Parts: sequence; structure tokens; C-alpha cells
Amino acid sequence: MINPKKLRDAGAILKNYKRGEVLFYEDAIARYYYQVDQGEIKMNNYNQEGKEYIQGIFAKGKSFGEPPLFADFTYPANAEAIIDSKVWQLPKDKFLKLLEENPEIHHKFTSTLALRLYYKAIMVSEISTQEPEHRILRILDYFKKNNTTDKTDSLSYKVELTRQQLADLTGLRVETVIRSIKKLEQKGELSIKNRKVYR
Amino acid sequence: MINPKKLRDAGAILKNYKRGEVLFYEDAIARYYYQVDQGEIKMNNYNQEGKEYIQGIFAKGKSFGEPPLFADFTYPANAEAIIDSKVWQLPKDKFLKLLEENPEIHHKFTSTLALRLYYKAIMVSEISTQEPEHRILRILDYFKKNNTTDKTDSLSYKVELTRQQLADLTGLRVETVIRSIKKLEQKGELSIKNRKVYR
DNA sequence: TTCATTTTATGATCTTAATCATAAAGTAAG
DNA sequence: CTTACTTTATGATTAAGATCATAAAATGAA
Repeated sequence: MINPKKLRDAGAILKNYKRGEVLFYEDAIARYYYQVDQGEIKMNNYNQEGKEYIQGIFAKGKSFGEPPLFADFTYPANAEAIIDSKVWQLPKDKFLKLLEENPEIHHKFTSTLALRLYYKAIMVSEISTQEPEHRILRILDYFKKNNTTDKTDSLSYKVELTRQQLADLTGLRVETVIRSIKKLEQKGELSIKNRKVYR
Repeated sequence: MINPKKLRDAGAILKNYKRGEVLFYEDAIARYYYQVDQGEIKMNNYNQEGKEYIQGIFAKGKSFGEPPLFADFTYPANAEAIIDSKVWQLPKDKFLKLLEENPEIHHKFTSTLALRLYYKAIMVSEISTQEPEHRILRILDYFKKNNTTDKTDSLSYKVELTRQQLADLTGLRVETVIRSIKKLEQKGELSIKNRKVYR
């Protein structure tokens, strides 16, 4: 996350997006650095049959869609508002200038990319070799880690993801997620209180 | 890739690894920046049943295993020499100092991470939503793009990967890869000359 | 507060890639 | 040159998750 004040000073503007609105499409050329101010943005792909894969969900303070700003390639996925959102938008050249003039921001930014690469490396391995329950737990733990400081395994973290979103994040079908979650509850790996998952 | 001369000046040493030798294991703490001087290194994961997933294959000039140097996490995968190799090894603190003192190297390095993130985003989406033939073509095109400047679709690029490696890169089984490749040949998407794949 | 949509749920059936079995060709090691 | 291992190959069977069908709750919009 870059300090919003710094962003504004560098020339960023705050844009509003309604639930369902698309910020950019897969294969488009990247022109801006984006950072969530309010709301939730997802990046996703659809295959020929319309099956969705969610690359990531970005909440307050998170940036997304930066990699294509650094090299000659287009967006690997779409970006869409999950709920009504406000997003900082900084033109590419101004963003690169900002990094250039602020080595500490550049370093922090590199760390962010590194962490995202780490997450992707784990997920691609999970999806290709692990069974549904294992994959789901990984996603839950990733969201828990990113949204709490709680390091216990007390099943106290409330998962704010629908079964469908979990399916789209893990490459599974919603029915499979529902059934797997039930099994995980029986095994004591998570708990379900009026339909909400706790991990 | 960082200029080998610069690496050596910064304090890097050149280490030898025999085919099959492991440079580091998953979950270990990262201590060095690595860059291939000669040979081939793969990064991979194994699941409980021993099924392998290959995160990437790194040839001459490519670096690997850098992300954990930037934040407080461990290696997401193992690194192993596919063939006898020589690898530059630079201690973490010296590597970070090198980036700090050379903004142009830092920027280039960020581009490398960005490109890798792009590749991972594509592969995770492919693996989770696409059928075998589609996945295999993606990997072939990725390797073609990274190893030639040839932009034609002349089926002139010789793929130096075994069927098993293709399987481990795509999360498929070797038999499935063999059968898919045959179908792709019939469709004219690739050609096979004495068992070697051309794309 | 009614209606439409989304989310969660469950059972039955199907399909695709995994698995299992076996072997020939190619390569490397001694 | 022989032996061991790796790679490619192919057919038969199986199993896991996808798909299909249906519906009750829950949520949200008008």
C-alpha cells in the first residue's frame, strides 16, 4: 500500500465503481496503478464455458494490476468491483516516477510483488496436486492470515466469502465446496454457524 | 539477470551442483540470491503421495528463489539441479545492498518478478479451468517465447522437455500428456519428429 | 411485504482424467 | 556389450469431482 496522501500528491484521482462494474479487461494494455480506498475488487478469468477463476480479492489499501506496468505485456485477468468501491488511479508514468524518486516505496512494492508470487506459487501447486479439502483450507488460512493478527487455531476467524467465491478461488465447483466444507467441519478443521464458515 | 561480473564484485561465488542435487528445500529460510551460470535448475513441490508439481525451470542467466528475500516467509518450493550445473550464489544482505545501490538493477529485477507473476497468474487459471490440451499448449508457447525470438507459428521450435516434465508443469499425468500431444499433432497444433515435440 | 435473485443444500448420474498394467524404444553407466 | 533405467506408448478400468436436477433459506430491491 502506498500512502494515499502521497498518491494524491503524485497525481492520483479517486474513482467510484458500482458493484459489478469492470475496471479493466484481460488482454488490455495497462495504463494505471490501482489501489483500493474503499470496497472490494476481484481479478478474474473466464474460460470458454464461462467458468470463473478468481485470481485474487483486494480490499482496502491493497493495490492490484501492477505487473504489466513493468514490462511489455497485457493484463492476465479482468478487474471487477464486488461491491460499490472507491479506487485510487495513478497514470503509469507518474507511478514509475514515484517509485524512482522514493526507493523505500519501490522496495516495499517489490516485497508486495514477492508476497503475491509466493501466494500464487502455493495455489498453483495446491490446485494441481491437492484434493479439494486441502485446497479450501489453504485459501481459508490465506484469508485468515491477511485479515487478522490472530495466530491461534481457535476457529474464531469469520470467513467473508461465499461458497461460490471459494469455488472460484480454488478451481472447484460450488457443490464440491459445500460438501468439502461439511466434511471439514466434521473433522473439526472449521466450524459453521448459521451458514457462515469460521476458521 | 544480473551481470555476472557485477555479481562477483558484490561477493557472489560460483557453486557446482550435480544432477539431482538439491540447492534448498521448501519451508527453509532464504539466505541467498541464486542465478544460473550453466545447466538447468527446477523448482518443485511434492504432495503427500509424491506427485510432483514443477513451479519453473531456470536456464542460463535466470535467477530463482528471490521472493522470500524480501519478506518474512520461507521457500514455497524446493530447488533441484536437473543436470550438472553451475550457480551464482550471493548472500541476502549483499544482494539487497546491490539493489539499493543500483536502481536500474532494482527496476529490472522488479520487471522480472512482474513477468513471473504474470506467468503464474496464467498457469493457475489454466490449470483450474482449462482442459489438458489447452494447458499443454500454454506451456509450450511459454517456453517457445522464452527461448526463441521466432514469432511465427511454423512449428519450428524444438521443445526440450520430456512428457513427464510437461505433466509436472501442467498438473497432469504423463499418460494424459502423451495422449493429448498426439491429439494436438492430429489437429496440426504441433508436430512430432522422432518423439520430439515441435511448436 | 412482495417478488426476484443469490446462496446453501442434497441426491443421482455422468465424464474425464487418473490409475493400473504392460511393453517397446531409447539412453546411460559400468 | 550388457544391464539398468528412463522415456514413450497403448489399452482397460476406476474413481473423483463435475454436472444435472431440484428446492429451501436468505438477501435485497422495488
